[in-house]
Amino acid sequence: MEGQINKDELMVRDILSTAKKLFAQHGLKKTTMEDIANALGKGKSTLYYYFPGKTEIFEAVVDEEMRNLLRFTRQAINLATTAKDKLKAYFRTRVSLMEKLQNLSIVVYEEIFNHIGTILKLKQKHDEIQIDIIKEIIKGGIQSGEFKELVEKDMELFSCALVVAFRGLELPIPVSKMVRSCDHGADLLVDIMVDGMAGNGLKSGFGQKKYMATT
Amino acid sequence: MEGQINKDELMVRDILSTAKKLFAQHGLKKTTMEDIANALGKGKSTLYYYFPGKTEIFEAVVDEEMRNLLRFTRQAINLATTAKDKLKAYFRTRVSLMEKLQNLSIVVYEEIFNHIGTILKLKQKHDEIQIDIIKEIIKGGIQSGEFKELVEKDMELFSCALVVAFRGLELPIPVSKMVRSCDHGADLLVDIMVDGMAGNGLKSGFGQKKYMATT
DNA sequence: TTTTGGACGAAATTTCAGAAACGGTCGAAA
DNA sequence: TTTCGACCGTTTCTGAAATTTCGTCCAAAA
Repeated sequence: MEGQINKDELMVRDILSTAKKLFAQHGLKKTTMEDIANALGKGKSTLYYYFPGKTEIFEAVVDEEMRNLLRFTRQAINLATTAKDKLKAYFRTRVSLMEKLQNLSIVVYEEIFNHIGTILKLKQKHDEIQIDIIKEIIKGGIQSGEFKELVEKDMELFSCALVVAFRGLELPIPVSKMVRSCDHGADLLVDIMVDGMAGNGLKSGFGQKKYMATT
Repeated sequence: MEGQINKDELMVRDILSTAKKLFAQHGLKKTTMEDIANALGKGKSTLYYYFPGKTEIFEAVVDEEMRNLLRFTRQAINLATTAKDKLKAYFRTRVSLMEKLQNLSIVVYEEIFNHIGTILKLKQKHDEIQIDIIKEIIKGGIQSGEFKELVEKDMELFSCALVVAFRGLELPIPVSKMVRSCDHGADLLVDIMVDGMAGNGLKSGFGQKKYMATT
């Protein structure tokens, strides 16, 4: 029984990894089910025994990839101790992941931006996870007294904004090179986020006041 | 002489405004030069007397639109006094502009995301202007003692990051609704940016230290 | 029974020639 | 100087035939 389950999982992994290789090489459209089957040395219908269709294979590949990224991100976060460093770790890993994304074969890269709608839908679930991760970091910072208190609603809003802002980096544009090219950029942003831009001359408003949602 | 120049400019304005209307209605591709000429009650080749081609007309329309947006933004900024309020004004106007962008005819909206590369190239120049605007605000804040000092390079980096981040908002995705729907979101972000997240318990690092570029 | 391969049908994709539409030019006319 | 219709080369559309590709099915192997 267990042997079968293992064999099952092994086959699924095999399919996913070779599919991933082919997708990365030729893109989604130009990779046929037969290509995948041939690369595996198996028949085409074998694929359909393990997956309902091509779409599901692709989604599984993307999902796996995103889960990997999240795993890396969590690892990096756990290595940091203070909430500030956790934020830095988060941004650093995301930035370096963007870099890897830029190095994809041009075929795939262009495919992504043609079907940007589809991809974004796939990302949605993971975006929510990311929001939760950031919220956790902030909550931890607040509990330890490292951060000021924040209303739950504002924490949500702030985390959401950060995730959405990161989408700007994923677009192919010259200016953004500057930001994504160096870790220093990510660190600087976190420094500013945490310590603020306000000088010690005249405090620009309510220094001590907690942020409140104005319904 | 002046009458002729005026007539020239008048014609150019006429072309631009009717072209803008048609582009907004049917999109760039489905609006032909003949459509524009007919809407003007003129012959097609008349357009070529005033513009080198269709591309240039489109670019002129977009350029005008963006300059308008920048004018609004500058106006809002000038009404604010402190650097913090200027930042808030900047973000608020940008957010409300995004809302208007969402209300475009679906034809045009989809066209934008199909030719996202082209559009972004057109935006590039204006992005640089935006970066400069933000940099100016920050500089002003530093000079008045409202903000901490920042190395020129870091100011550039930070402004650039903000502009790029805003691109994330322009993508069509559910999560972002939250952020772009309310002014409170924009204000919250600026509050955090300026005053920081650090609580008064344990300062999370170098509180007084100026930010330095590491290289 | 579980797993595989190859034959098969349906649906989508590509191909390609001819037709239509479009951007852009030019010389004449107002 | 400004406008216009006729015209040219290219691109885009159309529709039908050919090919590819997804997904199913059943017989055979393990």
